[in-house]
Amino acid sequence: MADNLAENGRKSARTPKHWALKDRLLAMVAAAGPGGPLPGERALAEGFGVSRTTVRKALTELMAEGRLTRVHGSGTYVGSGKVTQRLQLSSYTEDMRSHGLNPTSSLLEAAIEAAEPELAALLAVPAGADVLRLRRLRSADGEPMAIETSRLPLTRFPGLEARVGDTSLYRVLWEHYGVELGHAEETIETTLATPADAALLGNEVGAVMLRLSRHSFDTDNRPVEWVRSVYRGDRYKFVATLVSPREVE
Amino acid sequence: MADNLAENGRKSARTPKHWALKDRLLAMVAAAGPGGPLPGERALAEGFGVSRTTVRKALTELMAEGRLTRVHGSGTYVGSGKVTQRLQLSSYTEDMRSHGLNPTSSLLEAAIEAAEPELAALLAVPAGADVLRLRRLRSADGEPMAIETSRLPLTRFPGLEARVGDTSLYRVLWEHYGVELGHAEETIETTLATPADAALLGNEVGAVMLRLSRHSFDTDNRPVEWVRSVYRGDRYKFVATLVSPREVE
DNA sequence: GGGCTTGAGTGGTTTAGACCATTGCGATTA
DNA sequence: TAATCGCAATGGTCTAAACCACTCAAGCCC
Repeated sequence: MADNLAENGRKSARTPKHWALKDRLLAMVAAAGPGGPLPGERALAEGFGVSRTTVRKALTELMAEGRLTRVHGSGTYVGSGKVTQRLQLSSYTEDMRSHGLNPTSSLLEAAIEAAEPELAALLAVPAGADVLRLRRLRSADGEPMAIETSRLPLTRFPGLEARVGDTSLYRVLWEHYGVELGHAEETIETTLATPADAALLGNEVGAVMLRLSRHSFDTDNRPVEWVRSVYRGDRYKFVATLVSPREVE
Repeated sequence: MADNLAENGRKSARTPKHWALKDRLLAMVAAAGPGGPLPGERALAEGFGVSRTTVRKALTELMAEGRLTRVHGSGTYVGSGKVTQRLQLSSYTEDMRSHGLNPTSSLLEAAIEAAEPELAALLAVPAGADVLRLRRLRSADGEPMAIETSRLPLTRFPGLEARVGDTSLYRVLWEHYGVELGHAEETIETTLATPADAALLGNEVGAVMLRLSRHSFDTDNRPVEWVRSVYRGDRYKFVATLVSPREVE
């Protein structure tokens, strides 16, 4: 009872049908060129002799990899690759311009809240102290890029809520409070798009996202802000420069 | 024809059923406690009055978020949260130990290949030059953590292929070639698990992964290695420390 | 012409069900 | 006793089909 079935067993990498489909779809992607259209899902299913469900699974994966864009009601198109975003303390606006992109930022929400214990610890204020919460939608060349929620201690920056306008937040901190950023701890992980994320970023619910959390300190090592942002995982990647600690172990 | 339907329209965030299900499942997760079992998918479907497909979609999302673990043939269990990994130039082994984890590393492959033009440029060698390719499976406390593929120019490190053993690669570079790492450019993005990834990391094909690409340079700014690693997105997150450039714009 | 309606076509969500692959335990057997 | 077998339960993959939500252009009406 073990004569044929040569390629079986061995705990080797089984390849589901939807994964194999991706190779064939990538050929169509290459043929269509950037921005080009792909056939409809029903046509693909029939053409490849699989169910539409399987086609959709393959398309969803290619989308998560940034190779495709799906537009509800319209069609599926070849994606435009990922944009590299540098992890640094400099201003968002400056950074984008250096990539030749036109950055915009719209303030979705500005509210004062009482600090939860955890947040209070991060900002070095007593629990329940006033904290300014800012929620922004950042875009590049008109396309939504990230949702950013920052929180700053109002006890340290009294009146800041009235000064949040078009100018850079960091500029305001420097000019009105004499605060300059020294360093930050930035955490990166994956998440999935919530319905709110999806609505703002033109995404699908459950799409793969990159979540960045930044804890910024001034030059005196006092916490300045706590920021959490979500970026579309299919459109952005991040690069950081690491420097050697003087000791080599 | 517009009298009721109060909450409709407005392009607001529609919430699919599978997303709403997650909240109810999270309650069960909290009740079960870390490592605790959840009911089977068929039981969940019947209990919540939805199809098994919808249950699976919700479970898959919770899994991508690191809140659940599914074991084929056995059941679904509460996950154990994400481990933080620091982005730095120091040795992998050292870094893991500082987290109280017991790191191991198994060499999957060591081969000499001719550099593709792109790789040759990254390593500053002529196209077609000999390059050492090392593929390792890194684990922490016995659990597979990442697959790491590094490439080093053999023209600069002649005989390196014979010295790849149990000792740290960086130690070999220092002791035999006098090379010390100065800085690196590290890129982070999302990917999906290939069948090969899934087999090695005990994952599912198509699971969300974090891909890191590291381009390391020595203290003379000459390229030393090009590394690409994939980590399970449901189990790891990364943290980097950013320092201020002296100029504030 | 300018605005509106309508409908065909597209992707998005959900269902019910079949079958496969793996696990793990209980019963059987040597 | 110890190993093996068999089977039931679990998660994994795939199908077929229905219906919803959105887009866009053709056609209609004013």
